[in-house]
Amino acid sequence: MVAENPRRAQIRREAARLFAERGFLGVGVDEIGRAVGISGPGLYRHFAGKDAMLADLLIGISERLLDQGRRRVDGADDPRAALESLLQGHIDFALDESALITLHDRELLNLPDKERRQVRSLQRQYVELWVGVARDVFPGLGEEARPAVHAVFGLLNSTPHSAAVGPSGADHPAGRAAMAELLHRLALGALGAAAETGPTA
Amino acid sequence: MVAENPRRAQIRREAARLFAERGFLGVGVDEIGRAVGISGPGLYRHFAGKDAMLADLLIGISERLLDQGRRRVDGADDPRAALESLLQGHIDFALDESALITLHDRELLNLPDKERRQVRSLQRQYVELWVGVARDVFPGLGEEARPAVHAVFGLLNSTPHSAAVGPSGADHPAGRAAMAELLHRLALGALGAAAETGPTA
DNA sequence: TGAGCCTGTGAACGATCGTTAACTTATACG
DNA sequence: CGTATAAGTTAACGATCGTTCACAGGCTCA
Repeated sequence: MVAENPRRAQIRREAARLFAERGFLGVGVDEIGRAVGISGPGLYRHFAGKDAMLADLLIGISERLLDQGRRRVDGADDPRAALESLLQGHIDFALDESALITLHDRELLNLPDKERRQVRSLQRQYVELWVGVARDVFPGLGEEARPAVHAVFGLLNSTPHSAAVGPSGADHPAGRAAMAELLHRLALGALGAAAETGPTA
Repeated sequence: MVAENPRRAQIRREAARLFAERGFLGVGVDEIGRAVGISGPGLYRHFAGKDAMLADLLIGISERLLDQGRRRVDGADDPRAALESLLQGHIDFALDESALITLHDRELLNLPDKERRQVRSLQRQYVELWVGVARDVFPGLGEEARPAVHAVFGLLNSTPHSAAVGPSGADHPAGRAAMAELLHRLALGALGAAAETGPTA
């Protein structure tokens, strides 16, 4: 870690915003350049190409989610606390970095094979982390734990769609804190209901 | 209704599949043509352009969802039955037409202004239909009914992501029926939890 | 001072893409 | 029979896009 190039960070931020707004293929390199104050080809001094920018963003977010999730589970006193912590972490992420969350499951198909496999692997590990914790908290979940966790992700990640995404990300209809609390309750309610009367298969 | 052109229906089907697989901007007209056995420019005998194909798909699905939803609510004996029916209808849609569900909230930004406004209007009416019913069933839901409904849509529409989408759509991990049942329970559990102890604001 | 790197520029390239044009074939019909 | 229409074809167009190239200014440092 050697004091990350600030220009690279700026490009990342603007590219994420533009990709989320109009899609990876809908944004040209000249436009990304203009957003950071340089011209299109100048970006190639900082990234190997447009694909590399998307790969950097998607791998970065996948690693951050997984690392944060592992740290939270390891630091929790019991399964219930682990689930609560996972939830809070993911909700914070969805509310504060909605552009990245959007890209995370919308632009995977635009990645080159190698990087796509890497992101998928990280995503899979993150899901398994949740599945393990969910099974501990809700023993009633059997074979359905994995699809239930996937559905909960869909629920949590839906926030970018439910409000126009402002620059600060703080303009959710009911306020950020209220939205976080609501998502928390929705997710727990869903998992709890999946565990009740579900087949033990 | 004058016996819809079968070639148009074929183009719609293949275009929906390709757009869902690789994105609207990631698919060329030549490829769509090849999928239906003609060549690229031949498509222009059936659609005004590529944009028109996407518009046809998105407007079509939005209208079908809204029409079906209204019919189901009108035909229900009580609010609870209306919610159950809305749920079943949307789940059937998500499971049987996962390609369209994917496009529905992924490719809106690629529509021309006029058509995008039309789809947004239909979507808004569909959401309001759900919000009304959800408020009747769960009086505890106040201001949070709308974001909660949005989140439930995210949950239900997540199914395309949780399994590789087979041609028949019937290859969900736990079987179609089990998946439908699980989604039903998850959605009801989420809404119920949102209504409990939630601010009445 | 001057050599070398870092970061930027504008011009140009090759490829791809949506669309149009000109033309052909087959079918339906008065 | 003759003709209008529907549904294809290939060729070509203009535009856009990602990327490369050749070059220039400025900073560091021996």
